[in-house]
Amino acid sequence: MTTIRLTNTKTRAKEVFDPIDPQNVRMYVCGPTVYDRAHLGNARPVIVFDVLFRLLRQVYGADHVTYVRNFTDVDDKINAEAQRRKSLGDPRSLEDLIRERTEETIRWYHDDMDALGALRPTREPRATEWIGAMIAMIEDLIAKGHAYAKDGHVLFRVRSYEGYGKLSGRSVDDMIAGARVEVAPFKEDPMDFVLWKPSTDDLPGWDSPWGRGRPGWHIECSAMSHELLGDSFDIHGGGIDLQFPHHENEIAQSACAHPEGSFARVWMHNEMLQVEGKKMSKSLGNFFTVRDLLDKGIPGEVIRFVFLSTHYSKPMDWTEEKAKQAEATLRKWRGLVEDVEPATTPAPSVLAALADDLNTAGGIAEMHKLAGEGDLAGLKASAELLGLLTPQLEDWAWRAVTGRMNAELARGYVMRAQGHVETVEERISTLLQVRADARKDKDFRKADSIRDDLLAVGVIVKDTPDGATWELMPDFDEARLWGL
RNA sequence: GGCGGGUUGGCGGAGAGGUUACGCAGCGGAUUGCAAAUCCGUGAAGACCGGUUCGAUUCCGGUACCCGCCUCCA
Repeated sequence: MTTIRLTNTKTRAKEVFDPIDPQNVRMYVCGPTVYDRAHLGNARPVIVFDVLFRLLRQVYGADHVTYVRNFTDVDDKINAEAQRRKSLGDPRSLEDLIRERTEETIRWYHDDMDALGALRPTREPRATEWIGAMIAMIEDLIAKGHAYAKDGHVLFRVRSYEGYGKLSGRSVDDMIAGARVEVAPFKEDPMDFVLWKPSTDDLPGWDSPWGRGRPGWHIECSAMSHELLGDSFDIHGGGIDLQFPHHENEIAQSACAHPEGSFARVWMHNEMLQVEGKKMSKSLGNFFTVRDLLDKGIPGEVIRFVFLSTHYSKPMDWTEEKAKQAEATLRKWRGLVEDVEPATTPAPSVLAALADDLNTAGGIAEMHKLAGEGDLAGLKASAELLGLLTPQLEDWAWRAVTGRMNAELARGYVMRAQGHVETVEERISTLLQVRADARKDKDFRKADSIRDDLLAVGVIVKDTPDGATWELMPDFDEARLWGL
């Protein structure tokens, strides 16, 4: 069996991955807060852990991996958006508006991540479906002396957990010295964080032993991971920005509530995304969503390829140039493996790269070698392990790969003009026949002019010993083709 | 202030204490009416200063610069 090595943030070392139960390898990844479209940075953990999910399925079997990724649908920003709509005169109840907002956002999220070729996780729990589990966990923490209720709030007693700060390498005293912690009258200690907070009448809330309120963010993940994966599971993933405080707090809650378990054994964090060398932020004006890129015509597979070109543990810069290069490579590969039956297993070199702490960039390099060696079956099977060259993502390729494939798809494009029906394929063939005749007569000016005209509408013509072939470019303009 | 990441050839980007990364671009050649594509070949690196070593881009220490987290912005 392939040996997987993963860098464990908890130990800051690359370790051999040894699952608790190879029949059921369990992974939890922090999912999105569903208040708006996912921005490009949100896509990084999705893609990184999708590759890990695929790798684990490859090694342990598709039915032996459980991947849980939550939706945080209790959040002030969601409430704010719903209240905004309410204030604009929407007659529906706040609860309805909130539900509409989260449903809509989850739909968007699925659409966008599907477009990036990410597999759906095994389970996608929503925080609002597990409020009971959260309340039970909070009660348990209070009973064990790790939490206390005060003025409708429940706080976690950070000083009661000696391991606090271990994951992120911080000491509680240093953090206090940093003086960025919120001091509130209901806190015993400034470091204590909220497990439950009261809701006012104009906010969503659930009845609890501490009054009507809502859970804190951190308890959501602790409760849902415990319900779905148990006291101990294998991998917990997320962005490095979540390491503190979110993951630190999760560990504190789970370790104190379930001391008999080990919670997550391996912690993995992906580094951040940057745009042209800067953090993506609304204030810098370089903020954009996955959907923005897709709408610009950048295929999801291209975005995915760019992400996989950089190791997950390093900051990744999104640039237009990278997208261009990725698209060229994918177009070439898609042309190569068209009609090729994938090998039954990925190439050992690619599998080895991924098994070595998810070295996706190394895997891509190995795939270039496979392409160079002509091992197309191996290339296709290996690409699928990375979620590339899959049928799910081929929608953009119809106008990008070989002329032959384009031709098949172009048959679907029919034009009615002057009382007859003509397809794109027929139209181009007609023009190329005229050009072929011109070349035969050595009228190269005319031949080149036809080629230039076709190029101008997005059709690339290539001469081969067997005659001319053509392919459609992404900027193919059907309407203008009929004008030629 | 505390914690963490980065710095590799023109660009992107990996691994390995000593042996070609890889891709794109470039250059030379084959092919072509010309292109495109393809094929063959090829130059080019390791921020800076020390240390360990027979030998370091790879290990250790320091410096500089860039970036992020510490603010429920992944």
